[in-house]
Amino acid sequence: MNDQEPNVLLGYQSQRLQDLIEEILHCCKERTSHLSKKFDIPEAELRCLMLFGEERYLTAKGISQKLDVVKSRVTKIINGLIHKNLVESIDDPKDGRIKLIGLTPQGQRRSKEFSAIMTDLHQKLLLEFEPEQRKMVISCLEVLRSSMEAVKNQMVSGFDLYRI
Amino acid sequence: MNDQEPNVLLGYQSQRLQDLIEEILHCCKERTSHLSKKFDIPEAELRCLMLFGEERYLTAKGISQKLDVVKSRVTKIINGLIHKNLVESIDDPKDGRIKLIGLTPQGQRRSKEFSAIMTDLHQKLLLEFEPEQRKMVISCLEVLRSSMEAVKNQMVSGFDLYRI
DNA sequence: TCTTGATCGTTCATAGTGTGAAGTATATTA
DNA sequence: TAATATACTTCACACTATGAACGATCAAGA
Repeated sequence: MNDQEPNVLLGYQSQRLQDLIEEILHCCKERTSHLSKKFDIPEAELRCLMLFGEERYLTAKGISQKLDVVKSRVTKIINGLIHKNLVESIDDPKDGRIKLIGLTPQGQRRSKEFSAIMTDLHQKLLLEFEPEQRKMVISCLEVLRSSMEAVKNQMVSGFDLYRI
Repeated sequence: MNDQEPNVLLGYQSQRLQDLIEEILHCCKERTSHLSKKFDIPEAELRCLMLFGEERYLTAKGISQKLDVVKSRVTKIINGLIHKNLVESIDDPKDGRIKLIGLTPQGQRRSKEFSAIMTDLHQKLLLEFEPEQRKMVISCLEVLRSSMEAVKNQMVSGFDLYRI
């Protein structure tokens, strides 16, 4: 009895968790595509624009790693941004292979606008909670993220059990 | 003083929240593409396969709403699944316009396999927490989701403030 | 019955995301 | 100097997604 009950609960909870994650994912996706349309910039280019925090220049390779896409994809993204006059590419004076990608003044403006909106959005999100709750939500997400990492590693190593 | 301090905290917390959500998003994306590769089925088709819970048949329109994509997209997804012999389409006997999409035996097997993996994955995720924590995480996500909804509605109505 | 309009699904053009192989140009090093 | 490694580009391909135009079918009303 004390053996059956927890399993039922666990099953129920995991289903609930799955649904919740899916809903949150969907909400984030909507938000991203909404902003992309408002800004009239493709999502990937917007994401790229956000990488220049205080950095003066980034390289294609660095962008590729930060965005977690292959280099050829970065070429396309950068070309799009250059075309929109949001970034410019100059040759590295020390190494002819490397191109340094930097924000144009216009790009900096865009980038700041966008990050202001994102910050505002997440502040609004926090304000939906009581002040005491906020810390808890964040630490919850922190644990959730670590757990996801952990489970991912479990999966990647032991996934072959599920291979058909 | 008592006016400055909370704002700093809020700013810090909202940045943390933003980063966490991004990381979680990225983790979920990886998980999805990982499973799609393992199953050798495109993500959209996998998502579609999962819609048949206990339902015998779905219509293209219904799938379109559940997946939140336009109808023409559904046509493509269904064609892919038919090609893989995972679903089949029959004419509605009462209404010649409607096509009923149902899982083939193979499709049912695939669907069950996949949902078993998903359930298992989320159970593993829960097991990373202490039993007392689990309830809390879920209720946290519940509130987060509602808050996201709420903020989304705020944004959609008042977003023009940010228009350039 | 015959239009009119609505609904359902399809086709096609277009855009965006992303990969991977092959290639060019430039370092680095043996 | 020749082999190798690195940085980026080009190109072909596959997947995701939208929206307009279209044909077929249904549901009413004149």
